[in-house]
Amino acid sequence: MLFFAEVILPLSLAKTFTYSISEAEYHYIKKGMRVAVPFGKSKVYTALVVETHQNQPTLYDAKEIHQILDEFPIVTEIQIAHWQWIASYYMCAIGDVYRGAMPSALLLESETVISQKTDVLVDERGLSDDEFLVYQALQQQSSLKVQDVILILNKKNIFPVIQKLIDKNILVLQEEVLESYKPKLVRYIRLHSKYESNEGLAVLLETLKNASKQKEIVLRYFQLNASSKEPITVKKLVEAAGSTSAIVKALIEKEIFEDYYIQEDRVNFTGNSSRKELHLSGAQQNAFSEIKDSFNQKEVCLLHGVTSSGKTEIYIRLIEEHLLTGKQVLYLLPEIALTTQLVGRLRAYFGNKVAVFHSKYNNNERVEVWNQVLQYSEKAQIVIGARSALFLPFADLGFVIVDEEHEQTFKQVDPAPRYHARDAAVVLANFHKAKVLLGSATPSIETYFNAKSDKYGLVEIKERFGNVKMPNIELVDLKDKYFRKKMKGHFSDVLIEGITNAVALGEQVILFQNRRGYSPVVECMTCGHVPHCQQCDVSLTYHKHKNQLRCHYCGYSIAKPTHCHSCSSVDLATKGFGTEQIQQELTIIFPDYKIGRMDQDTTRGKFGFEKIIDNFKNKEVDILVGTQMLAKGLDFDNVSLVGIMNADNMLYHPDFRAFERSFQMMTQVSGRSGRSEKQGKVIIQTYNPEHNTIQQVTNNDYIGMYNEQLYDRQIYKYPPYFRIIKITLKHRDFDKLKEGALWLYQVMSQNLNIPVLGPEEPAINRIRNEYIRTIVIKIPTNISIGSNKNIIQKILNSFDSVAQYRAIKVAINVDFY
DNA sequence: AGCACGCCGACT
DNA sequence: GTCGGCGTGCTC
Repeated sequence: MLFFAEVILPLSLAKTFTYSISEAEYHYIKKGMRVAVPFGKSKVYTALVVETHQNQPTLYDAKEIHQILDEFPIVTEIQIAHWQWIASYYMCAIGDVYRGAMPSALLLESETVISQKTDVLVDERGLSDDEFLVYQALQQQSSLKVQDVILILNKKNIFPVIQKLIDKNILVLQEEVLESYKPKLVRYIRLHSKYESNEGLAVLLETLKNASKQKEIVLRYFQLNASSKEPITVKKLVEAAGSTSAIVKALIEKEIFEDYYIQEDRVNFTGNSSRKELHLSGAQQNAFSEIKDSFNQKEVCLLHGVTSSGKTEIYIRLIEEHLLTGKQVLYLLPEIALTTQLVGRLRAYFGNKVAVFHSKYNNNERVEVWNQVLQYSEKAQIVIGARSALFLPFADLGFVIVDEEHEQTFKQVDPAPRYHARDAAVVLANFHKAKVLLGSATPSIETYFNAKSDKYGLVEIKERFGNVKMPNIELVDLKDKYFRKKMKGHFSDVLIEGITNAVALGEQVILFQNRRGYSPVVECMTCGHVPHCQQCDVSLTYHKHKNQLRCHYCGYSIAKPTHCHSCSSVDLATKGFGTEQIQQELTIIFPDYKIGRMDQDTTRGKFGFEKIIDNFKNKEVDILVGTQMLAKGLDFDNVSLVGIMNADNMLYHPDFRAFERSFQMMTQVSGRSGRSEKQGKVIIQTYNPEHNTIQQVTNNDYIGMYNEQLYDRQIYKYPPYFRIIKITLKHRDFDKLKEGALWLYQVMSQNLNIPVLGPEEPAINRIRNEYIRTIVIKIPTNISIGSNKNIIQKILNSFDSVAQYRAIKVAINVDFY
């Protein structure tokens, strides 16, 4: 009898692969366990078993698995089903989903290690230059990795050299798989068992009468032991006795103490949950019961509450109720940066039941959360995380919250799987028969449409918490202000007056400019030349602080030129403006106040974001200038004025969501203003004060925005009436790409009975030396998406079998945002 | 994604 | 003539 396992490999391959296993292994292996398998010539990968069976493959000999890595499944059957849904819906390989979903510490692959053969006499004269270099390097260090050899020889193809050295009997190759998850072990100390009796202490003190330091530490140990029943760590004992670990070591050698290790969770919260009673306002209480009613009929409910309506308190109450059922709760947030604030608030209520999972966590921490969720541990009953938390092995999920549901960061763009965490969460919840709450002050058009068409429940809160009024929004017409010379730099007289009044009262100000850097471009005033990136089709952005020009697409940077590279003129000017320039202008207009800046450049590093937020909260900064990062659900209670420097550059993005996004962003930023009793103020500077979207923001007219956009979406064939699939093609050869894109477009439009657009050259048509073309397919929501995707997939397969096009890279983005 | 095989241009 | 470049195909 022969036995086989179907496995998924963590590679961009759509198929599963079949490996042979023994009968004993067949009875041991379960779906969701990992196995190490050889794949290709020499590599070993961590594969995931999705099936065991006895159907021998006819076309090839199945290889044997290397070893079984788990004692029990670490991936649940629901997860596998959910991943398969993601692969099929988002048109990517199941291997992509597997690789993206697992913490990398659980997905080890082998690495080729090169070392010298022992006991072999080497004739150095018989070696070529390259061979000698490798040989010499091995005299310094015992082993080399492939990457090391590439660096040593400074060339790509090193295998011939290595092969020759192997033939000359000098080298050996090994494939090493390193266990990368290391449990954190803490060293504890206890009295050796022979002193445990009552006479023990006396005997002990007698032995140590001439060793005062040692005696001191032993006495301290007894003290600690008496005062608390907890085990004593070596660290704690040394600190308490003011001693050193050398003395502890001496006592261990004398067999007076013995040490032992306990595995400890890295992710540990120590602190008390205050469990203070939560008092919901009338509006909150109503929303709370409406949501519960809605869950009786529908699986998904949208909570549409204006900014600072107190949605978080409602979430907390709902979580509280769901915890009583013993099920797990998943709380998805758009941005890691927001977790710190929220985790603090939730831990105040739920203490150690809150676990956090996001990409800034290191590998070991992620594995620990994974295991806690898998084992249904109390410590991970509530999981807060960014979109990847969706892939955790929930044993029994009862409730999912997607906060700031409209945020586009929920959609992963690159690499595959290009999934939308909100939509994938709804599907996941469905597998678990769990309820989903989507929350936002500015819901996405799609979600609101689903709510209005009765697919989702809809609960609204129209007033802010604690009767705070909605901010008063004032529009400033920039055209008029420039004409009347009422501008100082990028600041209108109205905005300067507003800031002056606010800071004079000790209140804080937020200024929003959706562009980082100092000013976007440096332009030659003589010939009009603008420096461009060498690898991408974009002009370079000027960053004054570092005095350099930088490409925001590939990171390429050069020092700021002193003269034009085209005509050598020294007359260079900067055009447009960014956060850095706003900050600088402010320091001149308001020299007596502290000005901070928050954008991608200032929030680097693990706690960069938190530092800026804390500084602002502690009122060490009076005026904070920032990009859209500011729009993301942060609570400040002393901000009385929000200024939007220029509303227009958001409005005119060539994108069907430009108006929706502008509305969301401006409404969200405005929402930061006025949190306590005083009504907040918002000043929006724009060239188009009469623009519909700007008017809708000013009047807080979400419904008006929704109806207008919905109308446009229907006419121009966009979501929620059509699903958009964007295909991106990339290649270094412009003509080859152009030809391939046209071929693909023609075959698509001939075989699909739905709108196919393109092939379009995007506004930025070259990134990192690759040219880009896009094709957009629109599938009406009322016809089958599955059959169309099948046809698309078939066309892509035939594209791949045309030799001259195969080298063109193809990326498919379903529900592209 | 690797990694080997095979075909073609730049050197000894 | 050979070395080393990259395009092509396959991996259970």
